[in-house]
Amino acid sequence: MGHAGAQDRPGGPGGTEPPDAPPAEAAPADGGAPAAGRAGRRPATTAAELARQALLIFDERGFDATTVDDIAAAAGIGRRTFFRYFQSKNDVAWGDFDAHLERMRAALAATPPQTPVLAALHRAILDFNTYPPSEADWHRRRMALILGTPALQAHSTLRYRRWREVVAEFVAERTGRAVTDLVPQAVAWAFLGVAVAGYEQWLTQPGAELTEILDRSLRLLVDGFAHSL
Amino acid sequence: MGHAGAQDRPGGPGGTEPPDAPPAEAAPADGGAPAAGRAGRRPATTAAELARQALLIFDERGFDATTVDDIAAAAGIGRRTFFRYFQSKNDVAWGDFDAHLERMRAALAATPPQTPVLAALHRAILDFNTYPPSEADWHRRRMALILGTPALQAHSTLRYRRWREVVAEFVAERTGRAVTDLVPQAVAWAFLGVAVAGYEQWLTQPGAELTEILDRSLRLLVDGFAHSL
DNA sequence: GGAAACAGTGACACTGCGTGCCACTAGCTC
DNA sequence: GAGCTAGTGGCACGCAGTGTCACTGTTTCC
Repeated sequence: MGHAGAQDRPGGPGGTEPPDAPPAEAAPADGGAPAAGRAGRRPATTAAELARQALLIFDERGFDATTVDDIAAAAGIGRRTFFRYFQSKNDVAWGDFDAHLERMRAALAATPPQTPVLAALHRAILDFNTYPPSEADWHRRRMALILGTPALQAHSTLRYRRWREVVAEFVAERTGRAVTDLVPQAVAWAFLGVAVAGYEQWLTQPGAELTEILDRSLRLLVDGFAHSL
Repeated sequence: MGHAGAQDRPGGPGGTEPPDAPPAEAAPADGGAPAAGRAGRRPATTAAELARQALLIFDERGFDATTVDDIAAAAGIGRRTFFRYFQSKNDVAWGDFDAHLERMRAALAATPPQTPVLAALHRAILDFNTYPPSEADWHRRRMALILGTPALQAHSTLRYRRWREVVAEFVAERTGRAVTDLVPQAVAWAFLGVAVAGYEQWLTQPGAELTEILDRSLRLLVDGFAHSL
């Protein structure tokens, strides 16, 4: 659940910057973006920029009423090229979720072994969904789109799979079970469930703080539902 | 999760109306023209029969490699007619899930008020997924298809929504909360999660009993995960 | 400087899902 | 029979996603 929109850029620094700043000569050795140096034609845009454009149109016109042609045209690329940046129209709403997910995996792996498993997950999921204020509004709009569009709701199941894998692998590793065992899988499914429930709750409350609601939702699971009923 | 394949027959009124006695032919097997009774042309087939045919082809050729034309042709109807029985190719895999779901709602509503909420859910979900041996094999194949096909996995999220509603409504009613509150929603999501985890586990174990694995999975949640870690 | 290698682009054609439209068919009642 | 009614299916359309292939811009090597 949740992720920043940041992605690596080919021609310049990453983040939320305009598409192509340096047309002639790419900035030498900027950060880690390996723009110049490689052979071949430079990409016309970036996945992050494409996702940004698409989200704007989705907001304006609705997901279903927006065609891939619309997005491609707005980004100044061909329709065929769009599908080289994203596997499907659905995927564009998520941006680069996997990269963000890697950070959660790393955070979990770095948890001290004596930390209880459930507490570690609780902590990691909250961190995973903590965003700087500058991205908060962006993130909210993205999640409102995803959780409010049936086609995206359905598709999100596939994106959540890797999220569950990360959780299940952690539980398996810490409790000496196989990843495919019932317990790690059930824990992963249950955490995903309460996280989504928290997100949905958050979206119904305009001014609310995501992490706060998420914290409440996760605690229901960690403490046991019986404790709250 | 889970449901029988039974559906209303064409000769009789649909949905919750009183069933009609099929005089001539009632066998869901192929061939026979269905029973009469009302004005207008008789349906060419039934949703249940169509689903049965489709599942056979999916088993043989795979979901993605099967086109709607294939299914329609096998059932002896036109492609356009197929979409009057099912909204999408995805839906055909589920058959009439909603009718089965109504029984779970009724079972929950009939639970004695003094029964603890979690115990009532535990019981109802197990009952909901208990099938007579004659349907067991059929059910397993259906669920293997659904949980093993990405397109259906994604789509199932939309079918699970009503399932979650039933659970959330029960929790809300019994605990004096609104259905939209965090607690009923989180409980519904969490139960769905562990139920799916149980199903997935069941499918990896050829000879296993569904209710038994489901029972273990649900208990993880009811007793609290901390209890098992 | 020029050729070759290379990465990325976009036009075109094709399959398949889902939908609106509409004429047609088959049952019933009067 | 006529008229009503419910269901059928052909046709055309829009749109997602994919394979193919010629083209374009960039670096590297001679």
